[in-house]
Amino acid sequence: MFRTKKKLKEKILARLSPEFPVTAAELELTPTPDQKLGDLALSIAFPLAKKLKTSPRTIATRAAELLSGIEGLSRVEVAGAGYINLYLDRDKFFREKLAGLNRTGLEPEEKKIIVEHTNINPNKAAHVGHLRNACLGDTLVRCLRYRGERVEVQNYIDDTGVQVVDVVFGLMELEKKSLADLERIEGRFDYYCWDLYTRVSRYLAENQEAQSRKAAILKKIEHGESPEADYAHLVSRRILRAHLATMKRLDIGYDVLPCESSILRLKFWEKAFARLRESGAIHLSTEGENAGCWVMKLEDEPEREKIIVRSDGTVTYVGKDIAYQMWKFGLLGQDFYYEPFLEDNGRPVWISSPTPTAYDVHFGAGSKVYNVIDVRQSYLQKVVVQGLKSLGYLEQAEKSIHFSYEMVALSPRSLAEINIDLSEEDRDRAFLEVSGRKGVGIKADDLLDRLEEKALAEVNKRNPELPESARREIARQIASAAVRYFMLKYARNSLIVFDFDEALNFEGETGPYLQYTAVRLRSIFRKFQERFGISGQEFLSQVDPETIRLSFLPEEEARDFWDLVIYACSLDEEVLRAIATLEFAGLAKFTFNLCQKFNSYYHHYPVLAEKDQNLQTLRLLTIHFIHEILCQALDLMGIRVPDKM
RNA sequence: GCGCCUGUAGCUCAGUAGGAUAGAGCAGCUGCCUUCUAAGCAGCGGGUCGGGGGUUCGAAUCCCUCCAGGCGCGCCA
Repeated sequence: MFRTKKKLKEKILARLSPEFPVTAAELELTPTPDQKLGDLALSIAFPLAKKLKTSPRTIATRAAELLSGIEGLSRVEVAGAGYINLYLDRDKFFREKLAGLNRTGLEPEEKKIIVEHTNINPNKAAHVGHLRNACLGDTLVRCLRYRGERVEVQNYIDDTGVQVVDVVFGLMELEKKSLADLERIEGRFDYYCWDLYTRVSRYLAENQEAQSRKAAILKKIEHGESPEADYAHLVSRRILRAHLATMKRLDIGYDVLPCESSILRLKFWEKAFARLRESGAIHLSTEGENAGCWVMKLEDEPEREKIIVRSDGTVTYVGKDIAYQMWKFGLLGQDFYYEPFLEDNGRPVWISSPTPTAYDVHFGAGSKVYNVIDVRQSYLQKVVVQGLKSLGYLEQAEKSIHFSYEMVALSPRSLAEINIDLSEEDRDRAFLEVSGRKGVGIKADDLLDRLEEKALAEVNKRNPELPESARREIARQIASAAVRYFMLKYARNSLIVFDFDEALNFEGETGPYLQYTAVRLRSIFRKFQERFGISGQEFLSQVDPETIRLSFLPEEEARDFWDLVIYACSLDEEVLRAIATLEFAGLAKFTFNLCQKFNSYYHHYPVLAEKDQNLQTLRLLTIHFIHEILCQALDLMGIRVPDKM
C-alpha cells in the first residue's frame, strides 16, 4: 500500500499543482470510514479552502474533476463537507498485489543498525520483565529487517558487576563452594542463583561488616584475579547459557554478546576518558561537593553536574556507558576480539574476548543504535547521549535511540499464586515492582512451562495422532506466541500488571488465536489437495491472473472480499509506523483485526464445497493472499505457525 | 521541589504527526458443531474519552489550568 499511495500521490500532485497551491507533504491519503465512501480519502480541500478563502466543497468539486481518469482509479467523488474520495480499480489493484506478495517495495534508510536488547544481569534466572524487553527488541529487529535494513543484534553482558559479585560472595563465603562444587550443581543453575542472590542480599543487609569482604571480591573480579574472577566467569557463563536457552524458547536470538569483562580488560574506558578530557566534554571539579571528580555539564540543567569519574579515580556507570555507546558507533578506534559462544540455527553467536582469537570478525560501528531499556533509565540514557554531543558527535547523538518501555509489575494475586509471602502492606497495593534482590518476580521459564503445559494438553486432545515430539514443538510455539503477543499488545508506555489468568488465556485477542486463524487457513489448502488431488498452490499457479475478474463475486461477497484485501494491504504501512513510533501495539492490533476479518470471511464463504469454478478459484486465491500477509505479520512478531494445532 | 509518563465501557487496554458514526478483548446474556479445526462465528447490553477553559470548518488527539496516580532526579549499577 505504501508504494501504491506513493505513486498515486505523485499523479495527484501533477494534476492539482498547476491549479492549487499544494505540496507533496500536504497530500495525505487516509482510509475512508466505510468502503461505500471509496478506498482512500483526500482532505486537502479543507486547508486549501482556508488559504483560498473559498468553500471546501467548491475546491473538492474542482479537484475531483482534475483527478478523473488517473490510472489505477476507477472513480473520484466528493463527499461530506469536502472530502475527495478515491475509488481504486479493484481488479488491477488485486492483480498487482498478488504479483508483489514477496516484495515489500521498501527501502533501507541506514547503513547498519544496532539493536541492543535483553541485557540481563547474569546472576539469576530471567523473569517476565526481561521477557518484555526481549520481545520488544526482537520485534523491532524483525521490523527493521522487513524494511530492508542490515541489523546487528547485541546482548550486553555485565559479567563483572555487583550483582554477579553478590552471587560469587554467596558461593564463596556463605556456601564455601569450590569451583569444582560449582560444576556439580545440577538442574537449573539460574534458579539456584535466584534463591542464593536473595539470601545474599538479606545477609549483606543484616551484616554490614561483610560489605568490605564483598568489595574486595568485586575488586579482584574487575582485575581478573583468581579465583574470584574464575567464579564470576563460571557463574556468568552458565547463567548466560540459561538465558539464551530461555530466549530460544521464544525464537529470540543474538549476533553478539559484548561483555563488561572485555571492556575492562581492553581498557575501552581509558580511551573514552582521554577523548572526553581532550574535547573538554568533562572537566575536573576543584571545589564544592564534587571536588576531585571529573564531571559533565548537563544541557537542560546548567546548575547541575553529572559525575563521570569519582574522586577515587573509578568510573561511574554512565561513564562506562558513554564509552560503550562510542564503541557501538565505531568511534573508539578499537574493537573487541571474538569467539563463538554457541551455535543457533547453524550460525555462531559470538562473544567478546579480551585477548586475540583465531577469528577475524568485527561488530559495532553502526550508523544508528537502538538501546532497548526500561523507562526508569531515561535520565541516564539522556546523559549518555549528552556525552556523545559534548564530544561533537552530533549525528550519532541524534541516532542514538533509547527505546524505552514501562515495566512489568506483579499483581499481589499472581505472587500469592506462586507462594511468595507478602507483607500486609504489600498485599493491599495495586501492583508490586519486580525485585531480583528480594526474589519477588515470576521466572520466565516458569511462565513458559505453564503455558506449554496448558497448550500441550489441548494439542494432545485435538491431534492425538501426531508424534509426541511434534506435539511438544507445537505446544512450545503456542506458548511462545502467547507470551510474545501479550508483550506486544500493550503500548510501550503502559505499565503491565502481570496476571496469570490474562497471560495464560488462549482465546480472544491472544497469540494462539492468531496462530489458530493461520492454521485453519492452511488446512483449507491441505483439504483441497485431499479432495481434488492437486495442491492448492499448484492449482493456483496454473491460474492466469489476467482472467481474474472481481465481478465473479456476488455483491455482498464483493464487499467482504474487498474489506479483507484492502485491509491486509496496509501491513507495510503498519510496519513503517511501528518503526517510526517504536510502538508495536498497532501492528499487533492490525494482525488481530486481520484475523477477525478473515475468520468472518471464512465462516461465510466456503471454498471446498463451492461448485462455481470461478468463484472457488477466486476464493482460494483470496485465502492464499491473506495467508501470505498474515504469515508475514506473524513473523514480524516472532510468532510461528504450526501446520496443525 | 524539578523532570518524564499515565487517566477512554464493570475489568484490561487500543485509538493521540487533528478528520467523517469513539473501538477491541475479558466478564455477562442469546444463538450456531452431520457443513474447509468451536483456541471459532453471529448478536445484545454497557461511554460526562479525569474536571474546566481555549485554538479549529472539525479535538479522545494540540495549548493552558486543576485533580488523581506512577516513575525518575546518587562519588549505586
